[in-house]
Amino acid sequence: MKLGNMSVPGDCERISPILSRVGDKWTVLVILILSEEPKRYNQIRREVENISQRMLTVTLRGLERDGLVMRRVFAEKNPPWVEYSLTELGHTLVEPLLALCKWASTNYLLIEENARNAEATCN
Amino acid sequence: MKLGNMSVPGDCERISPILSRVGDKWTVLVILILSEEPKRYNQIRREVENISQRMLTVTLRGLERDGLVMRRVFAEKNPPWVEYSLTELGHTLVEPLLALCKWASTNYLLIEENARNAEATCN
DNA sequence: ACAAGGAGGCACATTTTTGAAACTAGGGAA
DNA sequence: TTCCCTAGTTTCAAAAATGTGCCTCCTTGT
Repeated sequence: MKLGNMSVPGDCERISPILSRVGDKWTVLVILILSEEPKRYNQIRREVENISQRMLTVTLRGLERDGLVMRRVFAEKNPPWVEYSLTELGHTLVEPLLALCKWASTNYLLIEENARNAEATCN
Repeated sequence: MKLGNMSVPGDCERISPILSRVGDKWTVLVILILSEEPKRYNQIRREVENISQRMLTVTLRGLERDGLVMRRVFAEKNPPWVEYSLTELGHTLVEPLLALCKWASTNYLLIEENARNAEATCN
């Protein structure tokens, strides 16, 4: 099977784990929030409501590990703080992610309605 | 916070669950495979290598529930079969998904390398 | 008679993800 | 002195996702 210049399976077997990584519950939100400007730990935490410290840390570590996010410690400041920002690679991901967000934003009402109707039809 | 004409959190709190739905291990693959043309159950199963019957069924039911995929039974045929196809809504998702796939396809080598280097630096 | 293909269903087990709560450690303020 | 802020870590528990194996039902082919 071919999609554009990709084949499924083949390329998509490698792509799939990356999409899972990127498409998890928090990663997208963190990337989009960092797409504006560098931010500090607790600042991100406040903007991504309901994220636990643990999940924020895990998410950021994963993004750092993959080279999508940079972590910088300002030890000389007072209080010393940590700043997270997108790398160049991270920035290239923003556009396709925004496209998906826009789709979701446009269609979530429709999807919720479809799901409700499907429930109702189940009897 | 604002991104284009969206706000985070706010819109993105609704968007997040949708991205999670779409971003699971199999959904993207199934959607892309159906983006070409309608296909039958076992046909999809062969193209998405390693998917279990159970997960294919679960994935398809979820997509059907959300109105992204249509299920049609051809009972009069011999053997009777079931055909799955993207709905109109489903088709609108293909473009943003392909954009993401393209990004992943372009960058997965870099990401894997970053991850390996991060491992190595951990000592 | 028996296998094979088509389209699943069901129950259970395992794996992965996520959450909640407590704890650390250093400095500043009341 | 005790509380708060910074930025986390650690442990345990709960929930969700995924896989495995076995069963069904129908029909056609050998």
